Amino acid sequence: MKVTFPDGSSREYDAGITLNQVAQSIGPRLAREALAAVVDGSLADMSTAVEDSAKIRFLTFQDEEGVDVFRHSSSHVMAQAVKRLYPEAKLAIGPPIQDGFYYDIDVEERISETDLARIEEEMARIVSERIPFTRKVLPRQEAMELFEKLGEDYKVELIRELEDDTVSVYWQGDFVDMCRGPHVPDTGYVKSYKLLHTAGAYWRGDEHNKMLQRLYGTSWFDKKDLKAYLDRLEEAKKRDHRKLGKELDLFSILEEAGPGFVIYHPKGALIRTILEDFEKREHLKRGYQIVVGPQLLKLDMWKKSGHFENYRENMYFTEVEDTQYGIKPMNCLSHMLIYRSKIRSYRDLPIRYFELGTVYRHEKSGVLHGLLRLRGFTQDDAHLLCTPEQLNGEIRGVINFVKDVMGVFGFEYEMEISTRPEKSIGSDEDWQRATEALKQALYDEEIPFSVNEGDGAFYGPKIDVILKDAIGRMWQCATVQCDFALPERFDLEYVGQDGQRHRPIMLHRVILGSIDRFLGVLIEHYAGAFPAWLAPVQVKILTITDRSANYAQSVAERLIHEGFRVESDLRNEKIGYKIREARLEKVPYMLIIGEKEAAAGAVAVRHREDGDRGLASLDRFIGNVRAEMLPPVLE
RNA sequence: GCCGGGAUAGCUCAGUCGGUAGAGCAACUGAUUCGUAAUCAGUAGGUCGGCGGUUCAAGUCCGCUUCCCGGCUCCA
Repeated sequence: MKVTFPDGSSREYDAGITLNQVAQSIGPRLAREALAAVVDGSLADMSTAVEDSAKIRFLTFQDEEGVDVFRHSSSHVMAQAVKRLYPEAKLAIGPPIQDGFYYDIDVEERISETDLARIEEEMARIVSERIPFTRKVLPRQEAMELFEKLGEDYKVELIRELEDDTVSVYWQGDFVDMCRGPHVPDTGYVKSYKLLHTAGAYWRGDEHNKMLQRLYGTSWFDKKDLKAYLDRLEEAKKRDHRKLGKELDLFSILEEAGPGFVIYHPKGALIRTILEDFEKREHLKRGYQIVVGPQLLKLDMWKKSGHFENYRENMYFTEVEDTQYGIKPMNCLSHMLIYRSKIRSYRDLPIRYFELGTVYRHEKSGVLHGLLRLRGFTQDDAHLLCTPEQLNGEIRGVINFVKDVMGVFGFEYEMEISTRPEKSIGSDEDWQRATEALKQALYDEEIPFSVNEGDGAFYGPKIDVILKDAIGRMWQCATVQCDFALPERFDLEYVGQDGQRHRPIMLHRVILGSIDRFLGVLIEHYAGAFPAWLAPVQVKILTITDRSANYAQSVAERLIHEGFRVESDLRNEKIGYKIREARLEKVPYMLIIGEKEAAAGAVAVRHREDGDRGLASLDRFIGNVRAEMLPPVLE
């Protein structure tokens, strides 16, 4: 029989040869590194015998599927260790995930993070035993009986729901798990792993179900890669915006003031203001009009919009003089009221209202997380009202706006479309049209996207933009939501060319999303070292001795006059100490001033990254850095 | 909201068996006038998250509670 490989080459083998033997015939390195294979499009274990001519692709840790197989096998090794230590533990599911794997386990005893070391030791034993993973295909009924006998209730439940007549199970010595596979040849492959933490997780992700104990781990083919990954985690920890926010004195979130509410200190408030000014300018340039709505609106308004019915549990309410009010969790209401304040013609459209709107949402206590998840935050929100003919162009305009702004910060991004959720308003037909409009805009812009079924807002489907930061982490910020329902509820109209009244379509959209969250993401993206235009202090003047203080002050005055943000350190401290402090504050430029500089009317320039840049006249320094000190202006 | 862990000086953290709290950095005072990542000495600083209980005695043990951290669910 003939086996064809991905490069198009082929070889002849006797029928019945195993994939492992095929790999060996090609080379010892492949035989060592192959984890599983794809045979005519389906995944298979290396021990699988090949009976007919086939196309074969071997999977190593270099392939995405290979990594998944490897991590999946790792989770089985962990599960086996857990069963040795906790024989009554019932296993739920144990899939591979980004950078690792987990297993959900139902066991009476609490497994703490210190127990993870014991489980790791047991895993080491299992790895050194090099136990083969053996696949068996059982009739459904037989598999059900097997797991019933073992008391594996969750597996039984899973099997019961399977459509197939047969179920594959994998044995590792005396440990058995129901599993589609494939797996690596034996447990000896899983040499480089670490268990990271424990967590609670609902069975099947449903908060009405029992909470299981989830054990998270990571595993890599190579020890080096494990080390690199653990270093990456350390790096992420160093960039944590909550830690940097405190160190750089940007903001605080205090128990006494209320959870989920940020208090911006001068430097944090300054960065926010710079971002907001940048946004206002860019919006005005793109034909948006800045508007401002009130923080509270009468409850009736929220009933009319559907927020009271669909979003109540996230809202704050208050009562004044026997009238009930809702504190705004979104900005759309005022914007619709402005639209409705006079008769609109098709000639007026599109209308784009922009508001840096501060909203309050009652988020569940367990979800709050620094600036990334707050109960009060400010959105760079806009509502675009347009005709059906304009819809495509408006969506594309927003997408391009997002593209331009993300370029400024150096983010790559992916896009995702979310469709109608269960709790929602509007007709199916409108949802269909809205979803199509979003898709069409992405096709037209040639932007690939994934689809997230049932994840839209209650009033319409949306495009979410997922950013990728400097160390590869993903964040959700921008979103565009297409809405036919609210214009209907608020009876928004325009007079068309035909003299008839028509319903406009509304787009809800944010670019940065929440300014607060975006700032948190930026802190982590830049590791606190903001580009000069965003840095709260752009230049720090450091004197060698107090004999240069007068000259240093004149330099500071000049720079402030030029519009730079400047601080001076005139203390009687050694220069090394002052540099160290300025570096910890991540100030982009340090100007070192001694008698030499004073005599020459110059400054010694030091950059936070490259260090000493040598002497320059003050004028030359100003000329060189002016451009990077100013906010970018987009085309 | 749920599961697990935690809260000690401004910050980072130690505190043994229950016996009335400690370090480094920061702050303050003094000395030092110094050339590219930490000068030296001294002083001050605490309702041990909050409330209650056990005890002769609680930072330490128990209960409740608030907030934080890691997840789950949810989300800008």
